Amino acid sequence: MSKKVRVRFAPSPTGGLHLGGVRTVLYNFLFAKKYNGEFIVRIEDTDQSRYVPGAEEYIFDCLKWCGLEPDESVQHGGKFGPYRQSERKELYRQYAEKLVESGHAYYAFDTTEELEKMRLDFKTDQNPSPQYDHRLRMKMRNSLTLAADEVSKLIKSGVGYVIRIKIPENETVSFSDMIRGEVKFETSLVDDKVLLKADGMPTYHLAVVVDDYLMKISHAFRGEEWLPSAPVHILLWQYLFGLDKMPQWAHFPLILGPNGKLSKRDGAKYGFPVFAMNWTDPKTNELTEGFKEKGFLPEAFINLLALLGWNDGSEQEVFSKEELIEKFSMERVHSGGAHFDYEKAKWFNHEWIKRSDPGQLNNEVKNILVSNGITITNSNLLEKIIALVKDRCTLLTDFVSQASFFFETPKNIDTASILPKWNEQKQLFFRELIRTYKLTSTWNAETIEKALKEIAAMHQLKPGELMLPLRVMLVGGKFGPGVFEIAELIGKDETVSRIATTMSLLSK
RNA sequence: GGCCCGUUCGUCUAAGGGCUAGGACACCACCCUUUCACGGUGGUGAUACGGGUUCGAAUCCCGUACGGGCUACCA
Repeated sequence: MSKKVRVRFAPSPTGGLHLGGVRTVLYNFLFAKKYNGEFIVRIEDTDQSRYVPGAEEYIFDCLKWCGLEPDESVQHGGKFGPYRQSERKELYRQYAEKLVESGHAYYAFDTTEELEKMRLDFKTDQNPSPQYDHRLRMKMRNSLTLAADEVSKLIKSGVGYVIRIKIPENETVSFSDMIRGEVKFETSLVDDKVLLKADGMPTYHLAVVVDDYLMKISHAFRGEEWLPSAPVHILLWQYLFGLDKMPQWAHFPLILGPNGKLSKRDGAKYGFPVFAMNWTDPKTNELTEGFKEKGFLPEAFINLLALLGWNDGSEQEVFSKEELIEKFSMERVHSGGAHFDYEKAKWFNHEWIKRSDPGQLNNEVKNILVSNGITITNSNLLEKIIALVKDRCTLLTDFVSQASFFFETPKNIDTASILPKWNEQKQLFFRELIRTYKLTSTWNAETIEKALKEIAAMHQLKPGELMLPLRVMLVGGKFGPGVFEIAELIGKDETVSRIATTMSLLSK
């Protein structure tokens, strides 16, 4: 790398941060870190009418949770600020005017109605959506068709106008995409995109080029949906700063839902999250679920996202962030879109929970249990419980069902699964078990098991017949880790009390 | 309609001209398990289609089909 690697992510604060967005951040981040470069986040709040309060903060919260903190941003500072587009407004105008002066852009005065009329008038079966391009620009009201004095009069009068790029005819522009290789476009087929809007704000096309230049971006990665506007950006680079200054580009494939493009609605429809964290749209009050709240570990989340469109060529699938940084390469990012599969996503999370140290999980699990109304006083005990049950938890929220019976007596006892085989003999056995347990001085899994087996033998019962009833008595149902470990952790008194409680339920 | 991108098991993918197209998720079976899981073993299952080039094609080229994106004073 000849110059320092600087990459940027440019979210628009219009709500949420979906899977594709997070993956774009992730790949940017991994690439920057791999080459000891800088990862910059600038905010695309170019359109005030679409700006959603709280969305900007939400985006940074998500980045923080994912462990993808920027080196430079509104929140983190940096030498190339401001990082919010609305605060750079005047900057863009200068460049737009410069383009007008050099003849590569022009003022356009067409109103929304006039544009609509144009699209209607020139619409044919062959051309359902006519473009404001070299074929039509001379038929519109702009500084190419109006006399110079009329143009300056119009501008002074304060009527709204935009600045459009004047796309040349019959030129071929191309660039080398790091993922796709050479991509070519015929300029005659590109329309005269608006660069500066009537409200004085830039469009993405102008802003991205100006900011990438001023912020010294060396590599620019974005979603595939931007590929068609690449020729506009190439031309802007050529006219404004020189093609040799243009960053290296890569366009990522789209993330698709079960039926085509992944949408917010898919989440509600198929029951999986599509945002990093819960997002409630303040305008509609609509909640879109997040991976965090659904019970995902951030490590698993970025792992599964990284593997959705990239792999290192080996059969390894579970990668830590550090491994991803080390092994990531843009060349190995796929060019084809990938369907998101929630089952596989859950598998990644399960792997991460299984591999995590109980101590690392402690806080997360505690928070989840507490928010489910469970009081936890002994963090040592919690850690032992986590070690015992984590293999059977796919999501962090599974700890609620897998661990709460350690802390509180089960409310519902599945007596139905004991009753069919319940009899006098077993009743006598459990009465004696209670008596024995009460007198036991050493309380651990081995002594608990030993006592049960001895009494079972005396009553001529097979231990196997007693395990299920005992399990249900202690945990409430047919699930959970080894019964004797459970008994050890909940303690002697609680074990005895739970057996007694269920006994009385059974004799009703 | 035009332009651009893409197409290997249901899904994520490996194989960059050369052994029976490999792995993972999901699914099924068996083993392990005094519950439910974990784990282990095995199984079903793919190169979109048609032409080339080549001794040899999933791989290179062309066409067709299909999918996706763009075609806004949205990003």
